[in-house]
Amino acid sequence: MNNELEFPIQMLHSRKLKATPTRTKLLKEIHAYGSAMPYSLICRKFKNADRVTLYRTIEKLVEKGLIHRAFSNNKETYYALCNTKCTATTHYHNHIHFKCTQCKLVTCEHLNEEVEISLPDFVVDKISINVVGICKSCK
Amino acid sequence: MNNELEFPIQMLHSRKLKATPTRTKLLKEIHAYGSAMPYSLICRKFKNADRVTLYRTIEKLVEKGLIHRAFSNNKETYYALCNTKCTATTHYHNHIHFKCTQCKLVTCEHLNEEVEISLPDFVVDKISINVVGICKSCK
DNA sequence: AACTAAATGCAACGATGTTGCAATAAAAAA
DNA sequence: TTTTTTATTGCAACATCGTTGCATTTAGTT
Ligand SMILES: [Mn+2]
Ligand SMILES: [Mn+2]
Ligand SMILES: [Zn+2]
Ligand SMILES: [Zn+2]
Repeated sequence: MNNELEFPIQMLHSRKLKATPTRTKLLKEIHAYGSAMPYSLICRKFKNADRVTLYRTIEKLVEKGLIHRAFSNNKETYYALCNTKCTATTHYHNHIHFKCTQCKLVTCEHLNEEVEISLPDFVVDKISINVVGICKSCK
Repeated sequence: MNNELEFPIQMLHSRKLKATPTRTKLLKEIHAYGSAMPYSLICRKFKNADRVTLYRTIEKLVEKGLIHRAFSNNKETYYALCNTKCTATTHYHNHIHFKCTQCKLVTCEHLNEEVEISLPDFVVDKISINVVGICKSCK
């Protein structure tokens, strides 16, 4: 495992991004949070930083495959760390996003089997699955 | 089938909603559009109406099970008519939302089989599936 | 035609998205 | 280490959307 203080810097450099304070802090905060982090909470953690900088930071890290939008209703967007399979050119997510109605947490849940969507005569490029229910811990 | 001019009024009355011009027009426009209608296009069709009225109209029709949010990325939300199974108390959607990268249309696609999501120890209440790809017509 | 409950229009505020540009800081080169 | 290069930041400014309160208007009812 990487040193707690070093891993964000390494992640950023691996995508040819400068390891600026806002970027490293964002990666650390999401990692520390444990599940997908709601945008409003991210904002609270970055009260001091400029709103535009945060906006561009998120955009850039999504673009480079370091974080992804884990869930997005009309109220709030959640962000989670990408797995190591994601690259600067392609996100690779074969997991679903689960929102628990009890603890309100959004988590990335990896399935054992691939989900099959049979849509004859359609070309399927990306599938995104959101599930709402009660999580393992809250049940 | 209902008379083209009458069906929105009947739909509204069936949910104990007043058949106001904005409401009937919204239902007609979405119906005429054929696929899920992007919010920006809805706005263009309602240039004259007040923004707040449109907001409350959409909210109310969603709440009463006459329309539903068919797709929602961070850029745009799409609205589609509900099927007849939806009631004033519960939406019942066992279909997926397909966004075509060619024609950009968002459609509600009904599947033959139910989609199975195996999440041991989780309670699954709602499943929402969004697929991006190329639609039947564009292929 | 009159009544009543509901819907609308307007004002107003907050959150978020988005761009341009000058100042600044990180990484690379010397 | 110092300099240079290039990417990032902060700020201003504008747009869109969500949301509420309240007075006015209107749809459906009597
Ligand atoms: Mn995820
Ligand atoms: Mn639909
Ligand atoms: Zn939970
Ligand atoms: Zn198409």
